Parts: sequence; C-alpha cells; structure tokens
Amino acid sequence: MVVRLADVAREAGVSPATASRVLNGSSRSPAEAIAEKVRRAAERLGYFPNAQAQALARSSAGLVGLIVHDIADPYFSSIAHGVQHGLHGSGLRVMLSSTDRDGETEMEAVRAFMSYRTEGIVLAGSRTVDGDEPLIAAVETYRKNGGKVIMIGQPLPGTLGLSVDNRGSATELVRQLVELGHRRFVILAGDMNLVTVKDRHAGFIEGLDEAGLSALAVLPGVFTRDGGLEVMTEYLDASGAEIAQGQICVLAANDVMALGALTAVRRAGLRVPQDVALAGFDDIATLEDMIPSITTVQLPLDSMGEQAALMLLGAEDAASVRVIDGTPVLRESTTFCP
Amino acid sequence: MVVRLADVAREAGVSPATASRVLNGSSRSPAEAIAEKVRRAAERLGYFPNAQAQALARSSAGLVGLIVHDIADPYFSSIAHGVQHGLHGSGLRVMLSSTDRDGETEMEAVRAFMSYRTEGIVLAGSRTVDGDEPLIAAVETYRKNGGKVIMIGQPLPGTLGLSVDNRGSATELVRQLVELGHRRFVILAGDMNLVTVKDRHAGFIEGLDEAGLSALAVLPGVFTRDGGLEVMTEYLDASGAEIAQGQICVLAANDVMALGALTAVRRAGLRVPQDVALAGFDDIATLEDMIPSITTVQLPLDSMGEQAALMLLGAEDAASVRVIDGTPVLRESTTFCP
DNA sequence: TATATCTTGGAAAGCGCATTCCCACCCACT
DNA sequence: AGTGGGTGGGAATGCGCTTTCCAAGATATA
Repeated sequence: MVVRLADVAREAGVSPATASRVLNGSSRSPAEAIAEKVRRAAERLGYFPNAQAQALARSSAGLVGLIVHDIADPYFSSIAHGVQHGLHGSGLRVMLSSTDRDGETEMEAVRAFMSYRTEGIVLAGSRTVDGDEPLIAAVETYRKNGGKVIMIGQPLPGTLGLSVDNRGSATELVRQLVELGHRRFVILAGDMNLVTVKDRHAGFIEGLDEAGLSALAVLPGVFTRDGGLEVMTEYLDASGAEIAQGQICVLAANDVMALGALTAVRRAGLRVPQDVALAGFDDIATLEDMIPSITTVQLPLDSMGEQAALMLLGAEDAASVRVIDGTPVLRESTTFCP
Repeated sequence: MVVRLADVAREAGVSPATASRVLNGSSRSPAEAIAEKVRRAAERLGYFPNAQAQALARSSAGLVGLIVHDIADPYFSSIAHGVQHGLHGSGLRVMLSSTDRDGETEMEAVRAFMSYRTEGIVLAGSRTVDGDEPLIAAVETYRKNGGKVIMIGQPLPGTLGLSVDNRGSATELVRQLVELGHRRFVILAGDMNLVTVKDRHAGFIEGLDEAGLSALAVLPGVFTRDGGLEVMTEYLDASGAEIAQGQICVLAANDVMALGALTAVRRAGLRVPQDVALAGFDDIATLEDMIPSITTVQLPLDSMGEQAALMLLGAEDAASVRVIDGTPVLRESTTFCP
C-alpha cells in the first residue's frame, strides 16, 4: 500500500541504490538522465521516504527535543517559537514535551528523546534546587550517548546553554527601584525550589541589602499567573495595615505572577502603582498592551530560543555557555508615589 | 557504544526475541524468572530501545504531528497545551511545527510528518479561502496512507475535527452589542484569506444586517497583535471625524488584534470604551488581567486541543466533526457610552 | 504408556533505507 | 595498442528491533 524506495527503483528501471542516491542528498549523484527518470517515477508513485528507516540506516533521526514546563505560558511559548525559528531550514524537526511542571513527565520526555535518538535536546527552565538529580543523571546519560543538551536558564557545569543572569539583573532592578524612591518591598517569590526563582530572589535580597533595606515579606507560591493572584490576594487580606502606611512595591519572580498580582490588587480595590507598585520579570509580549505598563526585566526570549537552536546546530562541542543579561525596564507600574 | 537489545540479551543469556518480549509490551511474556534476568541486564547496561528501529519493525512510530501558525500566539499555544494534555499517558509523542503562517513551511511539515509516519496530525487554523489546494491534496494523500487528520477550525468535508462556529458566534456577539445600544461598528478583519477570518467577518456582517446596520469600515490586515495595532492606528489617523461623532465599536477578528488595537486607541489619546469600544474573539488567557476587561467570544481553547488529541486516539474512523460554539462574553471594553 | 495439546524459548526473516564494495565501462594519455 | 585513472551503476550488507514460525519440553488425555 505504501510506496517504498524499491518500488520507485523498479518503476524507474534502476537499482535501489541509485534511487536512493537520487532522492536523498548522497555524496554521489547519478547522471542527470537517470536522476530525472527516478524523480519522475517517485513523483508518479507518490513516494515518501520512511524517516524511521532512514534514521535507522543513517543512525541519525533528524530530530530535536524541546522540553518546557508549560507551552501555554508565554515565557515558554516564546522560547519555543525561537527554537523553531532557529531550526528552520536545517531539516531538523522538533519533538515537544510540555511537562506541566511534573518531574516525572520531564524524565519520561528525556527517556523518550533518548529512545528517539534526537540529535539534541533543549531544556528550558527545569533546574530545581532540590531533587533534580534524576534529571541530571538522565541528561548525563543522554550526553554520553552522543546527544547534545542545551539548557536555557541555568546550564549544568560542563554543558552548553544559555545562562540567564537572574541574580544580577534582579539586583539591578532593585537598585533602580530604590533610586526611584521605593523603600517598602514585598517579594512575590514563586516556587522557591526552582533555581530561577531562587536566583531572582537572591538578587532581590542583594539589591535590598545594598540599600540597607529588607523585604516586608517574602511570599512563596506557585510560579504561574494563578499562583500570583492567589498569593497576592492572601497577602493583601492579611496586611491591610502595611498597605495603609503607604505605597509598597511588589517584586514578582516573573511576569505572569505579576499579572496575577495586578488583578489581585485591583480586586482588593487598590491602585497600581499608587497603592501597590508592581514589577515582573521576563518581559513577555502581552505586557506591551497593559495599562499601566508593567515594569520588568527584559529577557530576549525569542532570541534565546533561537540561540539555543543554533548552539544545537553548531559544531561547538566544547562546553560553551553564553550569558544572557536581563535589562530592567522601568514603566508606569512602579512610578514612585510618596 | 550504544547498548542494543542484542547486548542485553547476551548479558542476560537469552535470545533477542525473549529480551524483546520482556522489555516491550509483547503479547507473549516469558516466565517471571527469565523476565527478571532480562530486566536486570537492561538496567545494568543502561539500555534504551531505539525508537526508530521499533517504529520500523512495528511499522508504527508513536508520533503525532501538530501544526500551528505561531506557537507564540496564545491561541495556538493554548491549543498545543491541550493537545499535549490529551495525549498524556498515551505513549504518543508530539512533533511540533510552528509555520509562521507560511504555506510552504506548512506543506513541508505535512510532508515531514508523512515521512515520519506519524499516526495522525492535528492541523490548527490553516484553511484559506484561496490557495490551500496543495495543502488539502497533501492532507488527502496523508489520509490515504493511513494517517488520521484532525482539523481544528474548519475540518475538510469527510474528515475528523472540530468545527468552530465562527460565523454563528460572531453574529450572536453583534446581536448582543446592538442590544447594548451600539450602532457604529468598525470591523478589524485580519487576513481575509483565512477561512476563520472570513467566517467571523461574515458573522459580523450578518449580525449587522439583522439590525439593519452596516459597518462604518472593514479593515483587512495581518492576523496578529502588530497587525491590529497597525491597522487601527491607520484608521484612527484617517478617521478623526468619524470618532468625533461619538463612540464607535471595533469588532476585531481575534483577541491579539484587539489588544493591538487597544494600544493603538490609547496611543491616539482616546479612551476604551468611551471613545472606542472594543471586542475580540477567542478569549485568550491574558484577557483576564486587562483593564478594562475585554469583551470577546469565548472558545474553550485548551479543551479543543484536548478533544483533538482524544479524537486522534479514539477509534472513530468515521468522519466525525464536533461543533464548537463560541460564547460571547460582554465585558467593560464594550460598555455603551451614548 | 502412548499420543495429543499447550507452553516457551530461539532462529530467522523481514521492516525500508543508506552505503560500502565491486565491477564494467569509457576516456585519456603514452 | 596498452595501461591507468575516473566514473557510474548494482549487489549485498547492516542499522536495531519485532514477529512469525519451529522445535522441544511440559502437561494432559485416553
């Protein structure tokens, strides 16, 4: 039922070897007359090479794995977009795994990618402070078997990847906010078990330290929009007094949490930035259309995805890590209102 | 270097056949004692099955293709999330292709998925009014070769999929807006070559017709946030007089265009909804945190992705099409201000 | 005890293709 | 005319696994 290379060869009156050489980029290319016959035959029969068979014969599958926490989260979908873009034209296809932040699902994805003999895998934002040894071990196995691993966020020592300077950028953001006049900070931390969160948190603290300040509160929670909404709502419920004393400035561990917090503040009948100033992290695309515009630390998400793809394509076998600096962007949401 | 099944078999002192039966779900399962030996050997050696070889031998690859226009667009990323979710636990892996709205890239993806012998492919929002014959032909070929095709949006006659009632929902939205008091409508149409856009547009027109109205303007453009921004900006520049006469109501073909338009309106120094009321379509997640809240037609995006996945998994060979109705949700952005 | 029926493990034949040899042939040069 | 190099096509092997098909042992039936 399905047309195979051998069928094409027979139809064209040549050997399978020749047909193969014509239809796929071989180093040897048959005479044009023959080639044309083969191409016509393939066309006539509607031949499609079997990628599995090719993969097996070439021992290379033409696949790249991409693991993200949640493809519906703009942070990850931007990165995914960049990866696709960077891979365009390379002939590589991406296998996607959106893990819903579940470690087991993540491991499963790594195992699957190992089985599918993907050329490499891009791992976005997966490092945890505690308990990612299994993941690291799996990744190590994968590398030993010849796969490349590109980590976005915090590369493992000795691997390729993009290292986001979460801590430094966070500190810089706080510096600028202090400069503006802010003194009363609340940290909306997210899941403190994520290295990204930990680093950003550490950066916030460092910035505060420099100014001789300390946070009014550090609120852990889920690293999502709903997490931000929930935690902020609880805080506002419990800390009316705090707010009454004057403007506070909320440092959210990422933009989606900041958006959740924004809504929490509004539901509480408070104003941004007059009562509660608000800063996020990542600069996801949707911030552009928010009123007030939201202060954040800008990360070149799309470009990061693309760079990761290029590192995968590139020949850099050495453990090369590129550092990505975030740029604080002060917008209306953190206007200082004494 | 890489451990093969044969290595495991040798290590365990059994034949490859037996090892295969133990390690992968075969209908025959060897005695427990033997099985245990094999499992231990596999563990010891760090064996990972070669999925390509399995695919070849079984002639089934365990893959599903997903084609979207732009994975960074919340509409598609929500659907992608739903698809992943629906596939979870099925053992199927998804190959993603984000085509950046390029027909050629889309075709390439279909061809690749054909080559990879994916069990099926989910195609989101790809139908065009004009010029998608090649795509349709490719999809047809794919189906003839035994693949399932699930289309989200407008299924082809005779295929599986989710049919979104764009037209009906659009009409209903206009009805409700007219009910509210709106009379002066502008349609922000997007790329009129997309069937989705055409249908929504037709629905808007029908709604207006019913009320004996016609649109002040129909503005085609690119079906993205930037497209919305650009087109709206141009319109506002050109039509100051129109606006001066009183509130207009902009019907955007989707939410991201509406968000772009929102920003255009603000940049022009006008207010939403007092000067320009605004309605979108899709109900993407980020609308939740907008002020003013944005009127839209709610579509269960995540669930749609999941349903598509389930249709793929399901045994429904018959051409079954499920109709998805959109629900107009009136919010602050369309408050009527006489 | 002899024969028929199950089990169970193994041998071997693919799955569809790439690729290494190998051979036949042609051209050029001496 | 003879040799060497070059070119172009085909036979055959192997990629790693699944799955018949077989045979031998175990169990059951008469």
